[in-house]
Amino acid sequence: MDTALDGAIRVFCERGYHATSIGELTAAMRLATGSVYKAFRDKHAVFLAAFERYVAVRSEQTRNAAARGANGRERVRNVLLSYVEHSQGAEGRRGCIVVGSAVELSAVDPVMRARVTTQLKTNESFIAGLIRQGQADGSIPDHVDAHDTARLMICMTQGLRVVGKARLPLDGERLVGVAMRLLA
Amino acid sequence: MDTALDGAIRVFCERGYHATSIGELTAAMRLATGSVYKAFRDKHAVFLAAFERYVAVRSEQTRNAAARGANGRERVRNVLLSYVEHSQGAEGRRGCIVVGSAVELSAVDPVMRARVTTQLKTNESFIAGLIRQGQADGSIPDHVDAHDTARLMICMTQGLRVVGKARLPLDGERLVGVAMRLLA
DNA sequence: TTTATTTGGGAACAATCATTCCCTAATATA
DNA sequence: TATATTAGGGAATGATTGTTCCCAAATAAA
Repeated sequence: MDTALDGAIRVFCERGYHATSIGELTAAMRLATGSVYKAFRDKHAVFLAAFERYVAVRSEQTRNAAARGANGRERVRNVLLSYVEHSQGAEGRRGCIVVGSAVELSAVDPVMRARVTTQLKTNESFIAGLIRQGQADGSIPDHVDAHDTARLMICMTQGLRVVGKARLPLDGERLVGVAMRLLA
Repeated sequence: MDTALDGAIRVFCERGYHATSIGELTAAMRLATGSVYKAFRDKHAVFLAAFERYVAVRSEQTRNAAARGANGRERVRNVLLSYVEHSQGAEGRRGCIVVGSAVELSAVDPVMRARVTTQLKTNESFIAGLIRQGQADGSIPDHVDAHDTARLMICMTQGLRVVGKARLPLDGERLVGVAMRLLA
């Protein structure tokens, strides 16, 4: 099941929801049409399942990146660096299903819009928490506003996925180096 | 022609390329099917024309916002504020056709991908120029890297459109206040 | 006024879409 | 072993897609 969903994630990220036909979807999932419709109610249900698996996998990757930091400041830095890396190269060209859903579906699909906003808020809270950790351990000055800075960083990360999908080269060290000035 | 394209822009921004049927497109343009196909070769040509008009209109708005600043620093600030405003409310929910094209089409449509990258680079150069103006007039310190900071700001602005489309509230003064720390 | 030429409109078209139906093979149950 | 039950596959289906074709009205040219 997870391997089939990974195929769905791949094609949905790359082509989006509407441009992905059932034929392309079943090919990516290595299943026949009937098998997909036996496991899922319709195309939308496949997309939702792929979205949830994508979010789960990426969340764990981000949390792992954060955990490799010695203090709050380093954890924020690692999270941002991780985002730049994932926004580059083959994975960057493939794209992020959260960004894709926000752009392609949030105007017409209330279900997906709710998932997107939930995920954005979750990520924002995670970063805000890391900033507060840094303020507690002394690695981030107290005058930094955790909430506003986290929201701006979420904009940065989502924008990274847009720019990465357009295949502009991204230098992680340089970009994150600049971004860390927000925590000075 | 421009009023018809404005209708096309509205519906393409909101629903994207693939989810917009010819019926919805002609309704938004207030033209019949045959009339649209008399003026444009196909749907893709309508999209391209809408994209180019959108970019022209938005570029002028951004340049006007910049012109209202007294020095480089204020011009950057005004541009960022303008982006936040346009990412909010009804226009924010409608979305940006550049972001939409990057996310929905850049993987499968080389023509649109080229337009997107060109526009991103143009915007980046514009901001980098404003930063250099600020360094020349003394409103921005010299140690700021114009190129890297501009690229990060482009990520921010593109991300603002993603977050705004997902309908998260954006406080311009607060967000831009934080972002201006990049020029400290 | 009469005749071209353009502009706008909508029905008809083939292709593609998501979905359903039914068949086969494999596994589990009795 | 015989029988349900499940999992997987692919052809058939109806709806929707983008596109073309042809008609009517209006404007320009004669």
